[in-house]
Amino acid sequence: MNKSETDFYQVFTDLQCFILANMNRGNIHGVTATHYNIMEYIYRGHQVTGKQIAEAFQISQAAISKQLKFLTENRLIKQQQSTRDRRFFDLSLTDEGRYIIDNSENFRESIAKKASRSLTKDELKTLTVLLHKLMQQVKD
Amino acid sequence: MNKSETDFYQVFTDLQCFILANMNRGNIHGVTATHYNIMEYIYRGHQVTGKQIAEAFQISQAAISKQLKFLTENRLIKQQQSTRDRRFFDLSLTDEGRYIIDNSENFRESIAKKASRSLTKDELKTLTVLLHKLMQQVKD
DNA sequence: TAGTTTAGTTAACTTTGTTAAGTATTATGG
DNA sequence: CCATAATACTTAACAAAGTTAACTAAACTA
Repeated sequence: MNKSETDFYQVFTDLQCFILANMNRGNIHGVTATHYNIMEYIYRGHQVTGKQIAEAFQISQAAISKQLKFLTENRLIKQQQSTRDRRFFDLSLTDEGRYIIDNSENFRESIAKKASRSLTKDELKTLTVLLHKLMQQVKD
Repeated sequence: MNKSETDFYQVFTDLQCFILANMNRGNIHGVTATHYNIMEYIYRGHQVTGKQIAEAFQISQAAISKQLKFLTENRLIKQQQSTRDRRFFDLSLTDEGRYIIDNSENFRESIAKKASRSLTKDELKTLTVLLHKLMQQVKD
C-alpha cells in the first residue's frame, strides 16, 4: 500500500472499530440494533420478504427466520402469506413497530447529525459522493 | 434530518451493512477477522496489554482474555508477565503470528486498494481527511 | 404429473460477546 | 507498616446471533 492508501486504511480501521463497537449496544425501546435494522428495512421497503432481507444483510435465511419469529412474537412486525405466491410472506410493521422506528434515533442517524455538525455543507456532500463512489466499486 | 444528512445516512447504512457482512467471514490462514484485528493491534503497538486491547475494541476484558488464550494456545502470540508490574502481561506475536499479519490481505486493505482504484488521488485524500474529521467528532 | 426449484422453518451447533465472582499483584491512607 | 482498596487478568455460566443440514410446502417445468 502507498501513503494515501495507508492513510485511508488507518481512518477506515477507526471507522470499523467504531461501527462494531456501536452495533448491538444498548437497546432502544427493548429492541436491539439487529432488530432495528430489519424493522427499518421492512418499513422503507415495499412487499418485503425474508429472502430479500437475508440478501440485503448478507446473512442466512435461517438467521432471518429466527429474527422474524422474535419480531412477530413481540408484535413488532406482521407476517402475511402472500396471495401472489404462497411461499412468500409479506412483511410489515405493526403500529408499535412503526412507532419505534419513527421515535428512536439509531446510531447512524446520530452519526449523520454529528457529520453535519462537524463538516461544512459542501464537505458533507463531498463525503457522501465519495463514499457512494467507493461503495459502488466495493460491491463488485 | 435534512436532505444532506439523509443522503449521508443512506450511504453510511450501505457501508455499515458491508462492514458487518465482511467481518468474521472466511478465515485467512485459519484466523478469523477478530483474531486478525487483535494480532494486528499487538503487532503495531508497543508493550501492549489485554486491558489496552479491550479499550481499543471497546469490549470486555473477559472477552479479550478468552481470545488471547486461544491465540496463545495456537502459538500465534506470546504472553509474558511484565517485570515492571506483574499484574500485566506484555503481548507479542510469534514468528507464525507475524508471518500471518505480513502475508494476508485483510478486508480493510482490499477496500483501501479498491478505494485508490475507484477514486483519483485527490479524491482519496479528500475522503480520508473528511472521514478523519468525522471520526474525531464522533468519538466524543 | 413427476421431479426440481424456491421460500421459509427447525434443530443442533459455533462464535463471540456479556456479567459476576475469583486470584494475584500493587498502591495507599491511618 | 499493614489492612484495605484498586488493578489486571481469568474463569464459569450464560445470551445473542450467526452457521449448516434436513425438513415442509408451494410453484415451476420438461
